[in-house]
Amino acid sequence: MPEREEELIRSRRDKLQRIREKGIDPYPTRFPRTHTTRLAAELLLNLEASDGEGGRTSAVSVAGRVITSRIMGKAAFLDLRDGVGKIQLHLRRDVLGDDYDLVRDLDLGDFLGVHGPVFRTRTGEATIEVEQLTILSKSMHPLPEKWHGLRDVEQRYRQRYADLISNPEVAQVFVQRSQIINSIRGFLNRRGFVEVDTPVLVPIAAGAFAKPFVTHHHTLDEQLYLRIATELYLKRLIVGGFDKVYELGKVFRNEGMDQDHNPEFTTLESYEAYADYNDVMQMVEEMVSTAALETLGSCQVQFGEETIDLTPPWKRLSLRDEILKRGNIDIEEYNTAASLEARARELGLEVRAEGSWGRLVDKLLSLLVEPQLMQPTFMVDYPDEMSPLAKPKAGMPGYAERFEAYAAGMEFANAYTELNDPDLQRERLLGQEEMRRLYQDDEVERLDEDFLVSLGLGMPPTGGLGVGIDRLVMLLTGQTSIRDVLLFPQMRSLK
RNA sequence: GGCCCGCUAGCUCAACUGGCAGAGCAACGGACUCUUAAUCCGUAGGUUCUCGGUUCGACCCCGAGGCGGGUCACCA
Repeated sequence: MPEREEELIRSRRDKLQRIREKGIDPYPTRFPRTHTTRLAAELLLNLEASDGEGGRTSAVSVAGRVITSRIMGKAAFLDLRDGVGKIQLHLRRDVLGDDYDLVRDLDLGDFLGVHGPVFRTRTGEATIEVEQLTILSKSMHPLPEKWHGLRDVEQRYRQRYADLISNPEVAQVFVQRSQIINSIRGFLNRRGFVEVDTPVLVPIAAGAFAKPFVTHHHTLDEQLYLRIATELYLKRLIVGGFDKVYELGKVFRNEGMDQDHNPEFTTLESYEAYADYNDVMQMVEEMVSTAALETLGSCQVQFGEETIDLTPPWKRLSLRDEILKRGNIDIEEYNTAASLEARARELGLEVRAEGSWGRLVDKLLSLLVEPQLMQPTFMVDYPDEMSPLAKPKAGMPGYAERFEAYAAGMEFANAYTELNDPDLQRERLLGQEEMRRLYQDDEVERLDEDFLVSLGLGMPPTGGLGVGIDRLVMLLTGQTSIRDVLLFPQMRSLK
């Protein structure tokens, strides 16, 4: 540690020592609060409403962290912050007597419990006249600076606790995140969905195209993976007789990181028996607009320059039409990997040479269409080659009953009518295995034999949904980076 | 992974063309009983991300590396 920082800490240690020498425990076990900072200020407002200005409330007990101090000899003003707000403290020698000496052993960052009446200062600020002062926790490390706060992006992510202390508005996003998730739970629960937990440690990482994290169980001496999706377990539950299930939880994908990818992220997956993807579409627009209304009070959300209107119904666009319209490529005309790739290159698009046709279509979608989709939009009817778990669309050979939801140029949901024909499902998954061999693509769907066994018992027609919760939170809170909706985004370890 | 940008005191930031590394806040000592970016006087504090090079002299130029951000690639 640099010498200078040691000095700052030494000064705090000296104070700690002095406090202990006075027989005071700088880390006591509890402090009974009667009021939060906010309630204490409201108490004064209520008093003033009934008795007029200039009064003092009965004594309150409030606790929090000292965030600023203005010491003037025999009196001092401190600002105390708790989880809901802050309130000013007034400390006077003629009120506190010798206890006032403690002021010189206080630092910014310490936790205090105070007891005393609330009054209003000449400048109009609700203030506690401290009659009793209790140190609740001594802070040993200096806080970031009070005007600018902690700005360094790296340190804000690595030391989120310091970020939250220094930039209290950051907490607001995470409060909203909690409210959004609560709203979604409430929405699904009201509709009769049952929330379940399925394994995170799995013998086969299936249900999505992604590289898994690999781990090992010692007692079983087996290689296990962290799940990349919850899909196949939830469908097993539909087979088992649950009509409506959902899971909110973390999944893990061993891939790149950027503004909208973190290696671990939260998904919602839901499955509803006897529903199809049209029903799911309706549910998604209702669920998302309800979450916006319940947490923001409006279906209009600000995202950068754009105002995004989440009021249903959302636009529905066909994947083939959009790629044709925006990219001048008809995926039906170029129906092989080679011809599609040639066509894309002809139009000056950078596409990977060794991709399957389905992967190329996906590439074109994210290149040509996705960035344009600011307003909430359902992209419908995906080629079944890129949707091995989805049911073929009736009357539209080669296509699956699948949609993805987009907004703010970002995909945030994916859904389909689930494939429940066990023979066709096996065929599809074998096709994926073939694809893996052909393209050395280790991100294709894996064959989960037990899942096929469950389908063999019979699965009702089912509408399934996956939502990227972090991206949905980004959308609703106007954050452009996933790191700003994750309290502890993944960071490289410091050596 | 490619390219661009950043990394200087605990925090926020300066430092000319390569010429003594500075300020504010925080800290420390002192004054101060209605301040709120409190004020006033004084003090201390640096591995300029790391390593190497060029140079009389490097925060600055060159090379390698680290971490972060952006972008492209990758990626449901």
